Amino acid sequence: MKLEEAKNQFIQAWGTFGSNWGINRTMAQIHALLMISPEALSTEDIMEELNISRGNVNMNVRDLIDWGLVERVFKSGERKEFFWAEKDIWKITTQVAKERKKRELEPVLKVLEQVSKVEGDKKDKEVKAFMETINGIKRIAGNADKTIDTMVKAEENGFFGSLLKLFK
Amino acid sequence: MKLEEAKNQFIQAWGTFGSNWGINRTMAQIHALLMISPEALSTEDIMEELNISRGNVNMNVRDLIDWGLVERVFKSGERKEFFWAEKDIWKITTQVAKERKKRELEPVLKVLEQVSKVEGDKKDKEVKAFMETINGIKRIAGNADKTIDTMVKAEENGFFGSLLKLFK
DNA sequence: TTAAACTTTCAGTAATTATTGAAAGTTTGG
DNA sequence: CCAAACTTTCAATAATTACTGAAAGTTTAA
Repeated sequence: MKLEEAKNQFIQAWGTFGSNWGINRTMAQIHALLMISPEALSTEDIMEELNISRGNVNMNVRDLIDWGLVERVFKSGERKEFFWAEKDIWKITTQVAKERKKRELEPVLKVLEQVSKVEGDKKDKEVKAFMETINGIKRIAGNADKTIDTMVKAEENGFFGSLLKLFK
Repeated sequence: MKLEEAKNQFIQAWGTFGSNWGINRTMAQIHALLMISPEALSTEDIMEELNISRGNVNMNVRDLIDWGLVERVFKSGERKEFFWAEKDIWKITTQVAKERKKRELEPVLKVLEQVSKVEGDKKDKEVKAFMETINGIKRIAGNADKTIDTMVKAEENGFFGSLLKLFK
C-alpha cells in the first residue's frame, strides 16, 4: 500500500470512528490528518487535503484547539498560522477523557445529585426502583470521574513521577 | 422534588448524555425510562410517557434489544408485549462496552492493521510519522480491546463477582 | 376462518447538524 | 495610515438523521 492511500484510509476510518462517538466527522478527520503529519499544516493545506472550505477548517480547528488536541504554530518568516497536533496517544487519551469528564460526566453527576433528592415513601416500588437505578449510576459515574482524575494527575506528574510515589 | 419531576429530569439528562456519545436521543430516553421502571412497560406506555409515535418506539426498542440492554416480556393473560431493561449498572456498562468493541473498535483495529502495511522508506519522515502514530493507536486500541474482554469475561463467569461487588 | 389485537415497515416529512462562501474583521509591513 | 495577507463569522443551504402515521404484516381467540 502506498503512503497516500494508507493516509486516506486512516483519515476516513478515524472520521467514521469519531462520528460514532459523537464527534463531528470532519473534526475527527482533521485531527487524523494532523496526527500523521510530521509538520504543522496551514489552513490551506487542510482545505486541499480534505476538500473542505476555509470556514469549515477554521471552525473545526478551533474546536480541536478547545479540546486541547491541537496547537497553533507560528513559523518565522511566514505570515499565516499553522496547526500541529499532539501525537502521543496516551496524552491524547488523557486529554479527551479530561474534556469529556468536564463536558458530559460532570453535568450528569449534577443531575443525579439533584434527582436523588426525590421525596416519597421508600417503600413505594416506583420510588425504590428509581433510587436504586440512580444510585447505581451515581456510583459508577463517580468511579469513572475519580479514575479520570487519577489518569490526568498521572499524566501531569509524568508517568514515572506517579510510579516513584509508590516507593516513597 | 416529586417523583414525576425527578423521572423527567433524569430521562432528559440521559437523552442528552447519550446523544453526546453517538446514541440517538430517543433511544437513550427509552432506556432511561425502562431503567427506572420497576415493571416492564408496553409500547403504549412508552409512547405516552415520552410523547413519541408508535413507529419510533418500535424501532428504538428494537435497537435497545439489539444492544442487549432490553428484553421482551410476555405477561400471562395479556396479548401485547412488554419491555424490561436490565438495571444492574455494571452489567449495562459491560454490555455497552462489548457492543461498542464489536461495532467500532474492531473495525478500526482492522483498518490500522491494513494501513500498517504501508510501503516506503522508514527514514522518510512522512512514513515515519505515519507509522509512529498508527502504532501508538494500535497499542492503545489493542489494550482497550483486551481490557473489555477481561471485563466481559469477569462478568460472564462471575469469577471476580465478589470483588466487583465492592464497586457496585 | 375470520376479525380483532397487536407489531412492523417505510415513504414522506420534520428536525437537526454540518458546510459553504462571501463579507466583515484583524494584523502587519511598509 | 493604507492595503495586502490573513482569519473569523454567519446567513443561506446542503446533508444527514430522526420521526410520524398509516398501511401492510402477523398472531391469536373464538
